[in-house]
This record gives sequence, C-alpha cells and structure tokens, in this order.
Amino acid sequence: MTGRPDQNFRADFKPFLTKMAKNLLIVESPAKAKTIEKILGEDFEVKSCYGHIRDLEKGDMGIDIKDNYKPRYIVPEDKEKVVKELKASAKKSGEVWLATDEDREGEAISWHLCEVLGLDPITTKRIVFHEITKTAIESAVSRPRTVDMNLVNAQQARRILDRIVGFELSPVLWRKMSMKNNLSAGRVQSVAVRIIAEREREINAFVAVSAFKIEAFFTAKDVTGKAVTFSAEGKRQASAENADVFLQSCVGADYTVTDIQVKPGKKTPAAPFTTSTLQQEASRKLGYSVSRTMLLAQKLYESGKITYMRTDSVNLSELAMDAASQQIRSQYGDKYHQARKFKNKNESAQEAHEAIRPTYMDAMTVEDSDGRRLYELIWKRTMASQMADAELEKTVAKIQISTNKEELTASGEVLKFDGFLKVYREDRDEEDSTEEEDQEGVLPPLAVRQQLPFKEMRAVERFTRALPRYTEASLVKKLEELGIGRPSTYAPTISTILKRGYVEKRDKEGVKRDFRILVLKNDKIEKLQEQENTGAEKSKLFPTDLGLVVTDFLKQYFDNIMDYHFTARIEEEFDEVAQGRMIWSKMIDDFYNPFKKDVENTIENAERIKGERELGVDAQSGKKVVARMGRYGPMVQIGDVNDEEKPKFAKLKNTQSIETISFDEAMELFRLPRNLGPFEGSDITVNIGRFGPYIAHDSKFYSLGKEHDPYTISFETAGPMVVEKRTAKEQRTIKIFEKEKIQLLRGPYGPYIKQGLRNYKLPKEKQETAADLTLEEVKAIIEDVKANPPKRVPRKKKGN
DNA sequence: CAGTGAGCGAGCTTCCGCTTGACTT
Repeated sequence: MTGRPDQNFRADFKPFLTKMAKNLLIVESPAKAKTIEKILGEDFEVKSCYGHIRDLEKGDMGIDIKDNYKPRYIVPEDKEKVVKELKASAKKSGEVWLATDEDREGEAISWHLCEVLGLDPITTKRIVFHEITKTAIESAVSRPRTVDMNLVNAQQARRILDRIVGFELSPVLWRKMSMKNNLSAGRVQSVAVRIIAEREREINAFVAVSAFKIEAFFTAKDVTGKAVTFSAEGKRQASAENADVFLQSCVGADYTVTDIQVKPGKKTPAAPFTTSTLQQEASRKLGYSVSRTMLLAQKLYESGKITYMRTDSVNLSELAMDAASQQIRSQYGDKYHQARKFKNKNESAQEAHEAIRPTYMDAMTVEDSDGRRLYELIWKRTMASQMADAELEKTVAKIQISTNKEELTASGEVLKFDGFLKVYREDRDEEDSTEEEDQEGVLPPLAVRQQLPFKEMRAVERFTRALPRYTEASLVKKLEELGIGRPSTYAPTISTILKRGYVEKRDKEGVKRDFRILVLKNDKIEKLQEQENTGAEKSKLFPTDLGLVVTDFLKQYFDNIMDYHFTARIEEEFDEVAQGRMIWSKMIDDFYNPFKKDVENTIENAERIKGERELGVDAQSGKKVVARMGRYGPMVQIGDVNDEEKPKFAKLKNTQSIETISFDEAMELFRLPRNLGPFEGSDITVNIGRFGPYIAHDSKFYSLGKEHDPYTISFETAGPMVVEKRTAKEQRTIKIFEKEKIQLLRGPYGPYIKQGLRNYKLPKEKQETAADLTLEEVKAIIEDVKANPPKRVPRKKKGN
C-alpha cells in the first residue's frame, strides 16, 4: 500500500467537506490540538479530550462480576465540563474524527468518545499518527480506519483486572493491619515496594569481604620526554598475610616490559530519550526527582520546545533525523554525523509517540531558566544519537617481575576520535559501574624489553560492596525492565508508595571503617592503617517497617500478584485479546476465580499483621522484649498485654527498623520521657509524641526539631530553647480572643485565623490591618470562609 | 497538635492509566 502524494490530498478531500460544517478532530492533549489545528487549517476544528473521559464507577467495584464482569462506566466529575464541550462541538460539526494515541489506552479513549458522543464505532473515522508533521497528519487523514474493538477489549480487561486487584486486595489490608491509615495494594505499587524491600534485605544480609589490591608505580618518559608516573596491577591477594608474602617476594626485583598489545575500541551513543531514560539521566546528571523532571518536561512540551514527554519509543521521525543531521554537520562537520535508527529493547513498549527530542534541533537552549538544564540534556542526547562512534585505542602492557613468577598489567586508553562524546556522555548507575573502569588513564609510550624504574608497590585492602539502594530513577528503570507500569505512571507510582508510607526517601550517613595498606618502598615494607567512609547514600528509597510487613504478608497470601513476572504474563493475555484470539471476560474469569479464593482464604485464616520479632528478656522484670507493628507504627514492648501489669511501650526512631534493631537499642528507647529538672518553677520534660520529639514545660509543648536528640539533650540546652520557642510563639500571635478560643496568627502564607483545629485565611484587603480586627469582624470572616470554602480537592461524588 | 498500643463498630479508605490545571497551612 503506498500513500498518496501529499499534494493530491486536499483535492481528494475537499468535495466531502464543502458547505458542510467544520469537521471535529479529537486528540488527547491540548498542546497537540493547537499544533494540529494549524496544520489542518480551516476545515477542521481540533479539540482535546484530556485523556480518559470515562472510568469505572467507584461503588461496588464498578463491575458486575456475576454479569460477565460487565463494567459500569461513568464520566467523572472533573471530566463533565470537557465532555459537555465535546458534545456541543460534535453536534455542530459535519463529521467527528478520532485521533487519540495509537495504543491500547488511546483506542479505548476513542471508543469511550463514541459511547459518550453518540457515535457509531463501526463507522466513525479513527486515525493515528506518530509525529505531528504536515505529511504524517495529512497522510493519516487520507487513510482513516475505524475503532479496533479487540484492542478496546484488551484495555477493558486491563482496567478491570487492575480494579479487581486493587479493590479486593486493599480491603484485606484494612482488615489485617492494625494501623488505621488508608493502606492500599495493587498490581504495580505492591511490586514496586517489593523491589525496595528485597534490596534492603539483601543489603542487611550482606557481609563485606576484603582482598588486597596490588598496585605498582613506575616512571617512564611521555611523548614530550617528561618523566611521568603510571601504575600497573597485579593479582589480588586474599589476605594481609598473602599480600605481605607477595610484597616480600618483590623486594629487590627488576621490572621489564614483556608484551604490549594495542587494540582499537569504540563507544556508541545511547538511543534518544524515553520517559524512563530521561528520568534516569536527569536524576544522575542534574539530581532531579522523577516528578520534577516530568513537571519541567511538561512545561517544555506545552511551550512547544520538545516533543511529547510520556513515551516509551526511541524512534526519531525522518524530519528530526534530517534536522539533527544538518545541525551536526554545520556545528561539528560531516565526519561527526552518522544517521542511526534505534530499536526498542523493551517488549512491552507500545510506541504511540516519538522519542523525547527538541522540536527544533537548531535551538540549543531555551529562555526558561527552570527547564533549561533539562532541555539542554535532551538536546545533547538527541544530537549524540545521530553522531559518529567515538574511537579509542586500548593499550595493555605486561610487566615481568624478576624475583617471582607473577606478572603486572598496565592498561591505558587513548581517545583517537571523540565523535558523539564531543556533546554527550551517558552516566551510569552505581550498581553498573566497576572500580577498574573508573580509572583507565593514559599510558606513556612503552617498548618491549624496556626496564622500568620502580617507585613503590602498594597492597590496599578493598572491600566488596553491597548493592546500592534504589533511587527513584533506578526504581523506574527496574520497573520498566519488568514491564511494570507505563511512562505516565512512573512518577505517580513513586508518589503513591511514599504517600502510603511503604517507602521513605532519605539520606544515610556512612560509617567509618579501617582498612590496611602495605607499602613496599626502598626494599622495605611498611604497614599502615587508614580510615574510609562507607555506606553513605543520598536521596535513596528505604522501605519502612510498614512496607516490609505488608510485602511479606502479600507475598505469603498472594504470591501470584506479587510475582515479578505477573504483569508480563497477563500482558501476553491482553495481547491475545487484542489479536481477537481470546475473549476478554473469559480471560478475567480465569484470573478471578483462583484470586477470589485467595482473598477469601486470607480473610478467614490469616492472622493480623504484626511483624513481631523477639529481642530478648528485660533483666529487671524478667519479661519478654519484642519489636512489632502497633496501631501507630513500629514499636518495642516489654511484657505482654495479658500480663497483670500493663506492658511498657516505646516508639522506634525513624532510622530504626523492627528487623534490625538490637536488644540494647530497644532498651535505650525506654529512657523516655526524661525529666530534666525545674526551670522557672516547673519541670522540663522531653518525650516523643505523635508529631515527633518535643519539650514540655509549664503545660506548653515545643517541637524539638531534627538537630536535637531527646535522649541526650541537656537541661542547659533545653532551658534557653524553652524561652526562645516561647517568644517565637508569642511573636506569631497577633491577637487572641480568649473566651471564644479564637487566635489571630501570622503564618508562612500571611495572617490567618485559628479556631480549634481549623484555620481560616484572611481576605486580601484585611491582611494589612489584621491587628485592628474586632471579634465581630473575625467571626464574620469565619462564617464567610465556611460558606465559600476554598476549592481544593474535588468534592466527593454523590451516590458512590 | 503532643501521654496512645484492646476491641467494638459506623463510615471511610483503595486500583492503573490517559490528560492538565488549581492552589497551597
């Protein structure tokens, strides 16, 4: 099938539009709509539906399980306005064209549009394009198809399965967990937490082993005749004793070059950005969180600077490849250009869009100061992807030791042609990099049989490293590898598991560790001990105790859902549905029956989730000490609730965990509350409460903040703190109406009224003169705000 | 805001995947 030449398109098309009202073309994104309207011109009105316009009702799962899993769809409240507008436009227009994205979700959106706008899916025109260019769009318009119901059914199966898993599993947690927060579980989020949980346990179980790295230093003349030092490595020695023996055996040795190998090498540029790789590189190079990257990318997209930012495709349009080629040739010269098409490694990719790239390759940067660094990263990556390989020369020299049979190896790397490295080099994650690769240097020119002047030889103790904890971006990478989640959900998934308290993002301080060095110099061996910092991590994802116990629970009772390959397996079945080889309701039925049994079995037989761990026996009372989950989080407990005497409880610190806390650390926690003694007539006490550590004095409470430890803070520190915090509190106060219990306070967003637990913002015109407000005026403002509450979260729907 | 930790039970929570804004205690 060959496409018509473009110039014929309008001629073909016109007759059918004449005198009729405009055509309505619907796309998903409003930014796209604007561009396309310009391209298509007068005959088309282009509107956007802002993604899905219908979803399953929330009540009773939104599915009639007994009626073949029949879905009950509704237009969510926040989509009512869009739907109303689309209906009005559709009414006025001659014909409606559906141009949603070319993937499973896009197809379903088209079908929902048919249902809502009263269009017949059998006849309504459905078109797709992967790039927003005149050619692509006009060629798409010249070859419309209709909605593919098999693909729609695959989406419905996906949607319904996710609803079933989420809405059946979450209530199981509500029943079995004593914590009252709104817990949740789902096909994607629960596996994401599992990944974090398992990494943590690997790290906890890890035992570092050391070996001695042998490194010899020599001098030689470089190309300019200047003497330079270079190093060569020997075989690692397993222990300090072995290292010592080896260094002894080298005393008084001569070192001779016996062999030199020179091999060419090359480096190839990475593919253009997808959502996932953009998130990874922005995290590694710019330190951005996944959500920050997406926010900035969205802005760049909306202002027309880059193509769509939620994509799993590495493909560049012809237009983009040409533009890159031109830019590279003019900026760096012809030899730096090499046209490349990249293939997606990921099987789950749906490739409805292009890769993320600049709209105009000749724009090297953008005005917007927030988005500039991200834009430049995208620009460089796109350029590099169309540039020549970098050419290297790797040299490996073997060095003989005259006094023993061992051999040393010196290796070096020289860049012969920089190629794409002129613009861009991809960073690596910690876990993929090795020590050796990091320190390939340049070797001076050497010759076989050359005698090398010896400086010294070192045996340095090196420890194996545990795998690093995940960053947001490396978690996204892992999820993508497993085919779990989509470009539009990576950032929200991370927010969800953080919000639910399954995972925390924080830093970990390193610990000091001694390591040994043996140095052979002037025929003498010196033994040194030095210190290094190890295990420090920044902005990493840590599982909480909640995350760990929930993961264990779900793994025990729902191993199928928690399996890393569950999504991949059901994706194969969705594909079968999409191909028309499987009925979607049958597929869901096969999944649901055993799953429902698991749910019922769990509700009936599973114990409450406690995650209890015995730590030892309290010497004083002779009672058992355990760590476990309580109603308000992880805690330690002395004694049993069935004992005559009430058990003692203490909350774990943020950095402690049920799994790793020691008996001594647990006992330490029972030192609170501490009484520091009298100050201005009443005792100062320190404790940890619902909102963290605090000082109590004269029946007032002051937060302790992070820099002070309630276990160690002294009376000398606490006294002045009370005074300081008390005055700060007073300064925050503008006015107090004692009897009515109304306070007028100054906050970070300006002055506000506080009555009981509720806050009321002052109207703008009253903010300046807040101190002059009378009780009546204040009461009026409260009533006013109550009557017109500030719109924040969309209100609850009726009937659900 | 601030000491809790058992159990009862009303009424509530919850999923994933498309899309942007509205708006900050």
